[in-house]
Amino acid sequence: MNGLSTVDREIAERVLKAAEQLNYTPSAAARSLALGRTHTIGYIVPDLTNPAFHGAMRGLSLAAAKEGYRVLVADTAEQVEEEPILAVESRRRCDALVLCAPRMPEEELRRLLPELAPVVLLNREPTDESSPLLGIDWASGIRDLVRHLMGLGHRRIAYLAGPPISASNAARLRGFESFGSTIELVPIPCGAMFADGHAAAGEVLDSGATAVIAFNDVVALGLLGALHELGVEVPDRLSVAGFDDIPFAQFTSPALTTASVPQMELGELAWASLWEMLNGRKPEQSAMFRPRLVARSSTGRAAKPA
Amino acid sequence: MNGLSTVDREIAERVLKAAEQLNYTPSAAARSLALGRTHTIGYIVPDLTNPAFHGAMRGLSLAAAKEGYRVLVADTAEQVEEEPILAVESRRRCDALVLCAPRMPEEELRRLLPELAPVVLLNREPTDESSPLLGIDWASGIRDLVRHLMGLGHRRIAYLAGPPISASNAARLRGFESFGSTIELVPIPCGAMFADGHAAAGEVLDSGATAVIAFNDVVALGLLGALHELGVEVPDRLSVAGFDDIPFAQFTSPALTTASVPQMELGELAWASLWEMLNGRKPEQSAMFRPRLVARSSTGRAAKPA
DNA sequence: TTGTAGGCGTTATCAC
DNA sequence: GTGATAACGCCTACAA
Repeated sequence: MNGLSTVDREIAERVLKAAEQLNYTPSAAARSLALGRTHTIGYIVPDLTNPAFHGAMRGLSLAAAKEGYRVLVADTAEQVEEEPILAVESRRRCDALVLCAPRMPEEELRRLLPELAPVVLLNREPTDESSPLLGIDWASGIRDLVRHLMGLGHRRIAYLAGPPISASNAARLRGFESFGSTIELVPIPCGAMFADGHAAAGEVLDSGATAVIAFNDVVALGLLGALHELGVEVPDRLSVAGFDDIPFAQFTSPALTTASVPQMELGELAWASLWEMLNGRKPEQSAMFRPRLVARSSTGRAAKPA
Repeated sequence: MNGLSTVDREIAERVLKAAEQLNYTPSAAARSLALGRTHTIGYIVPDLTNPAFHGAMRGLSLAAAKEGYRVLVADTAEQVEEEPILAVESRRRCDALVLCAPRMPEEELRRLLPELAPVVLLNREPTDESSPLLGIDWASGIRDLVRHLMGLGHRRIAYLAGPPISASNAARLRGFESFGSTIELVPIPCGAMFADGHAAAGEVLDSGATAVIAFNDVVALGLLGALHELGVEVPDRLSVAGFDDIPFAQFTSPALTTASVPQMELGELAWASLWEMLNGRKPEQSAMFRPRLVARSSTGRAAKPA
């Protein structure tokens, strides 16, 4: 028998050799059935195109691989109504789930959770306690960025807002709140995509702000492109900051100041949680990653008022 | 019984209702064993961080989902020696494979193929006929770019080469060959990453070329960043072109001229091939996608010789 | 130390 | 049309 046991040396070798010759491979399906474990975990995301999910996926995939687990990805293609179905369906063939469904109504999620467990939730507000929750402390990241800008003498700061439904947008706004009237915040409805940032350049310039924080790096890069086309000097006339620290951010010109989010670590931690649960232990209830401020050259001293 | 059969209306309904109440869910493992089909396909890539694989993955995942198939990803983390093991291991739990292993020796691949079938190969040179092969016609893309540049009056063209082992780099070089001495090609050893392109700026300027084609968009963007820092006007003093048409390419400033590669379609086609094979049919032996030239503003008329 | 029976949850076959 | 039964391939436990 393959594996570790108390068998006669010689016979074991003979079996192994025979197996080799017939190139026998144990059937995964059969052992799944017998063992009750598929050695697979599901990773459910709303949109595989979003670079934000790639880092976590890689972290998850690599960490899980070390323990012999594979990851099954499911892209819900932004179809919120498909999410529950997909999640349940995925859970059926997996031992556990990493669920990223930022737009699923709280109530529905609550109802689903028992059926999906063990599961770790990504990027949700911490309301339910039954499943561990991993997320980014967006508010903290925003605070770091604002403090950085204030240190450079900025007072009137524009914010290119993300999708209004997005929980992470709300969290970012909360980050601004703590500054009260120390700063003049100018929120500008925008979006989460490159094109959104690109289109918002005019409004940003009209706002009279000396600095702008974008919803994320992608939006910031869109804005940067538009500003370049308009001949607006960054950071001399306007400071620009992003959020996420996507790989491109450090190579744009000027390099983007941003709040760095450790996506891969998030994936790794998700696995760590699942692994605990798979072994019957209780994982840490939740963890919020604090983004790290990365000051680059897209932010500088506030321009003198014209 | 669940499904479609010839059962009494009333009794079927009763069963369905009971199932609903007990919220019964058929065990995927058990049906895999009984049916001999896991309804899962494996996607094996050397590096999940590479944006090039995301498009194909999404295409694959969405297309497969329509037929009720899921995709299991495996990241070999650039460990060439791990690839065969991972591939076999993956194949065991999947009905079929999409294998992207551009660096695996031909001989080894040949030996592995029977064990992995049905499988479709991504981005390999077409040498073996036993498995369908999907790829990009890099040479054609290069030819389009060169013709584009020649039309703008460029004659001395630098090429920022990718990794020397890379088959796709060899293919690109072949694209240049057909122009013979109509152009003066200046190959510059570089790489496949942002930093590589960034570092190559000096050499490009020294080369006396009026235009440069980068191994891919990422490299081109690295170069663009460095040129910006050096105060080199693009395209006025130097035209720059990339390869791939990654999402960022259209939003850089200047927007990047490139050869557009339909990654998502590639994934979709991979699924189409697998689906044929899973149904016992013979799929098209191979398909080479012709990149589409996308002329943007990073390329312009050749500068007058200094 | 080695063999053997029973079960994991479905599906498929074949009498009824 | 409907119900019983034998696989599917592996694992575990118990008996030899």
